[in-house]
Amino acid sequence: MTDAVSIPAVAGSGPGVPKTARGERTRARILKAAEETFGTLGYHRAGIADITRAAGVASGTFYTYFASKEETLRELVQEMGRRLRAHLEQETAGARDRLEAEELGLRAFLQYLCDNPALYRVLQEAQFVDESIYRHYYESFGERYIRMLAGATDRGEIRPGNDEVRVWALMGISNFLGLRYALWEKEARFDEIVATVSDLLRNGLASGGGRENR
Amino acid sequence: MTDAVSIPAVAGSGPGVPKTARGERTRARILKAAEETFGTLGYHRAGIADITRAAGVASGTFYTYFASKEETLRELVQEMGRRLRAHLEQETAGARDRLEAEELGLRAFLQYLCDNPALYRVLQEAQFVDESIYRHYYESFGERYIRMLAGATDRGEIRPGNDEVRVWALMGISNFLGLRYALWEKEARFDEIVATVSDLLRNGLASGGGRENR
DNA sequence: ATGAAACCTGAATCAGTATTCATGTTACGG
DNA sequence: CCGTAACATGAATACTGATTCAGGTTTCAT
Repeated sequence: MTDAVSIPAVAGSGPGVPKTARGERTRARILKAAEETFGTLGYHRAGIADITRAAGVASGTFYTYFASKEETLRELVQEMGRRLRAHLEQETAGARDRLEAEELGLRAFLQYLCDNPALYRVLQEAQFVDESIYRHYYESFGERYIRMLAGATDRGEIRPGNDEVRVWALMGISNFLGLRYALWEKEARFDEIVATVSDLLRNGLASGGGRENR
Repeated sequence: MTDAVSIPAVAGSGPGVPKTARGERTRARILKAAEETFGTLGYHRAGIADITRAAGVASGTFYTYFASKEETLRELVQEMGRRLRAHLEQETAGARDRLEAEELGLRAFLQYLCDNPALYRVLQEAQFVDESIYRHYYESFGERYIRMLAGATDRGEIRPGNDEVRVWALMGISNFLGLRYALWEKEARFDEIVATVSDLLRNGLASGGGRENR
């Protein structure tokens, strides 16, 4: 298991990082093909052969860059997560307050899912292949999110409250609305959806719309 | 494929319904074992052998009652869905208005997930085995839910709005909070969670807490 | 009681597929 | 220009696991 050669241990291990421009390109092609293949066929139905065919390489080449099918999924989740976060940060950068950031963020997320449907499937399936990847994804996403809500509270934009619970509720909202309206029935009419959620976040559902709780 | 015997066609088809008390019991044992096995190992890691072992029958017996592994998952999702719905209806029956029903429903759901963790996994994995089961589950769940919100609107308990979007948002909230607090970190302190969501639904997040929207 | 239907058994089948490896091919530092 | 490390190939391997089936056992209506 532990080869005598190379670097300390622990790190990247297994099949090495490419050391040539060609290798770099091939590895990237395979990863992209894996994203598409997992995204359309699903992790279990997708075979290594499907991936390598889509990448235009022989099946053995896969193992020059990836230790296993599962390892590939792991890397994919991390990379796709980074891309999504970067996109959302960019799209919400111009918000004037937290509530507006929520609006921009939801709209951006829905659009992103429309354009990258593989994200949903790869992430959700990862949950049952290796739960730790999935947990890590949402927990790290959640931590940043919580800090943003805390900041907004400090600035008086939202009422104090249990931000962890709020964040998981908000992530749940995005997730389900994404599935329903970005993947299942692609409505371009995201405005209506965003407006409805925005109203919920600003005023709640109650007919009073304000202070009447205990 | 089509045997010459028995009933018209179309219906239950394949492996028959048990015709004896013994058969009834065996079938039920297998279904229960499948629930447990899928719940702990997951659909793909769970083998027919694991299920039949847990049920205490020979592997061949499985096919006396179920056409395939996939068919079993289908049936399981439907049955588990029925059970959950029945439980929630019962637990929310005493609510005095919609907002209170949401509170009772969320608490009941969290507790139910704690007690029946297999529900989450079986349902979510079904999504990638046969999406139609999963869609049907949420769409039928959603339809009833929408009607309840519509009724609440008529009674003046909540403001008018896009109830379909609201319902999917609410289902997303329950789902994510269930995963986080009922499956991952079992906190018995559901009160805090329910209170936070209740506050969100009653007042929103905004510091004003009321009418300031466009 | 009795025999046909229902039920149960578990070894054998059969197909799919992740991974390996011996063998070419290509790139590039010297 | 070479020679070697990198890279690429794809048939062969090795294994898993769903499904079948030929034959025993139990149930129950008559």
